[in-house]
Amino acid sequence: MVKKATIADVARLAGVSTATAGRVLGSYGYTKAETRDKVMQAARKLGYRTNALARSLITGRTRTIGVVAGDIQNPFYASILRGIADVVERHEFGLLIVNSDESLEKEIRAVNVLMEKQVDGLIVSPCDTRNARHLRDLQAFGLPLVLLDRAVAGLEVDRVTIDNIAAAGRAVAALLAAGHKRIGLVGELLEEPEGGLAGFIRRGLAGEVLSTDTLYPSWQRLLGYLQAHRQAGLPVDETLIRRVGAYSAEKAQRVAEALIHNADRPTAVFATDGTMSEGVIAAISSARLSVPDQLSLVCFDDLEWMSFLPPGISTMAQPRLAMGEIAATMLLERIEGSQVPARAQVLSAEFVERGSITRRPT
Amino acid sequence: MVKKATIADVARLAGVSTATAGRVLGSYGYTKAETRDKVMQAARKLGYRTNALARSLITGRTRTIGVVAGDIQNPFYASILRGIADVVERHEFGLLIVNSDESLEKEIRAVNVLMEKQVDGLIVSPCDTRNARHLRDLQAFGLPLVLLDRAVAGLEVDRVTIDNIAAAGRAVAALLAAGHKRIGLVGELLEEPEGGLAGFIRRGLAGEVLSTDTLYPSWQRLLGYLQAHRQAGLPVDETLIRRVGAYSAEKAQRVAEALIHNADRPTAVFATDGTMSEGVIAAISSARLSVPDQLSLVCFDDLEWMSFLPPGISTMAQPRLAMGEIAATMLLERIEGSQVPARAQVLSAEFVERGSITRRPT
DNA sequence: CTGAAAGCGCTTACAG
DNA sequence: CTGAAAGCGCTTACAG
Repeated sequence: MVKKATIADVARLAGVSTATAGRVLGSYGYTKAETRDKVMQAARKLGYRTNALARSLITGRTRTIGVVAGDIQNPFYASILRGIADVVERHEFGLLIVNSDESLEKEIRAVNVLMEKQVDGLIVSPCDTRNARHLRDLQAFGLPLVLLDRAVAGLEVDRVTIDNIAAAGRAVAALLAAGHKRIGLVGELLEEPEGGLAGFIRRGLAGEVLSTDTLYPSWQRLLGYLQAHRQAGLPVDETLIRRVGAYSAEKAQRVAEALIHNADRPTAVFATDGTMSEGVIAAISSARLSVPDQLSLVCFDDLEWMSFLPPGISTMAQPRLAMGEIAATMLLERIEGSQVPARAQVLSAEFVERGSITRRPT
Repeated sequence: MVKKATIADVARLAGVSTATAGRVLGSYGYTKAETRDKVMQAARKLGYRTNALARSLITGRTRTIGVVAGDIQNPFYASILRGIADVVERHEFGLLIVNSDESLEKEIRAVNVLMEKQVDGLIVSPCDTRNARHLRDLQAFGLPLVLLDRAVAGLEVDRVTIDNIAAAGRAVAALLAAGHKRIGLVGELLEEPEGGLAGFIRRGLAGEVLSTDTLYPSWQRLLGYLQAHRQAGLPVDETLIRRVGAYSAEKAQRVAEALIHNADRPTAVFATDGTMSEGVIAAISSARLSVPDQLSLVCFDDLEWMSFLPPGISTMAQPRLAMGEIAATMLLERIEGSQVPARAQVLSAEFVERGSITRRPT
């Protein structure tokens, strides 16, 4: 175990002051080339390495950002994180990652820990779009924050989200255009809005859902489903809309099974995210239904298997990497001092048409 | 933008010394209940938050560990990272994550950055099992290190790996037992050993491959493939062994296509990891081959789709979460001061039999 | 271009 | 149980 060399050690060996050694080793201020050489040589001899902690304590910046994601194991977050990491690494920043498991309590704790570690900024996919005092405090505190995938009511900070309503609308419209009239929906649909699911459906069809901006993504996608029906002039059968209530493929599978084992099952299903899609496809597989002959399917988010699972699953692909890259870029800009008003980057999902929709005889 | 309150501010408001305030706020040393109350109240009023940087500078510990993984977006690493995060969060440690993309240069840079940030320990999946001076230095430096998935020649530190040779042997033996005699292998096989692929196959069959411990996982799995053939008394057709040379599903797909488009294609294929499996299944899908009727398949690593892709893909499941949990636990033990000799945790993969192997007429 | 001194926000002996 | 003082390893005015 070697004792770590400090700037003082290097300075002593090089025969200069710690201030000068610091200037050379930290590449700031002015130094004579000759001095630089002396110091660098001493540093090399001692195996000197910067202690970023001490530097950060003075400069007030750690060159580290924190990310609070739902679950790094989920491909959705994994890709976003990769996008974030790419940008962050390019700027020589560190990346501190914590899982929230969509629990408000964990999220609060995560934000606290990250603040204590003095991150220069935070990217959070908030698990509660209303109760977010810890995030509002951040803003008051002056710590840059970027919201990911979800917005928070009344919190005006940078964010990057997907145009969920429009995207889901297009996905469902594709089904409608193929003649489907009974389209099932399997959605996570956490965070029940006032009036419950039934109330939401009623208001959604009546065009009475306000502040759609701060709705949870799966609720926004349900809204897209409803709007697509309304635009097609088709009624919505509430019993076809199934709520899983958790980010769990297993639970989604059970919900999907109940939906498709039904005698008068829908002719098509819309799964509102990658996890739901896994559950739905598992249900389809265990029921030995053939897609699209016996059941058409449209998913949301493009997972690897969707391309090679015959007949190819049509889906709304979210630009996950870009979401992460943009969030990180925005955050870095704030850290560099940008004062522009809060930006809302709404990215479009792209419909990837493969083979999981069949035309229904009308 | 609120000015951050420091211990000095709290001490002043509470009318005590900074030492006392520090004792209360940092929960160390002795303090009177009454004093505690005064200090806590002052802290609350000022919105005091600990500056972990300052504390770490003194204590010499950051309660943060660093992980260098190949690619956090890859399900293999994503799950391992989740396992690590679970343990680490439970112990109230932070987690700094960097991607190496299996590039030695990036790995070295990552380790450097993490050291400068003064992590208490590192978990690395080394991308080079020989050139690893940066890792040997770590050891000399006294910084706890746990190796993940791969060992490094001559580096005696804790590590957690999979029994790749045995596991691959069992996977291939299952194919052999079903009467297959022409089994293709699609492997990543980076880091060519001396004598190249052909030389390795020859030595592997002759039982002359030494230091199998520090072989790259895909080479170990190839060795398992060879040993299974030897034990079955069957010759190996070298042309059936295909090297991708990169962790890329796209490249694996092209390699697999070349293998199975062949007129006298193998009757079964063994894919040596999750990424290779994706490439192989994509090739099978685009060639419209039916599994297992036209081609049997065994994979390595159990990805979500393998369970619901008909007919269900048989595979060697690696305990990814456990790998991460164990690695983190080992590291935390070292950080707590454990001095036991370096431990090599070799975990078993479990054969998950589904429907992708069919019996060949003998 | 360089050095002496102060200080970032904590914790740690040491004395009382 | 508490306080005064020193110090962790750097950077930052300030003087020269």
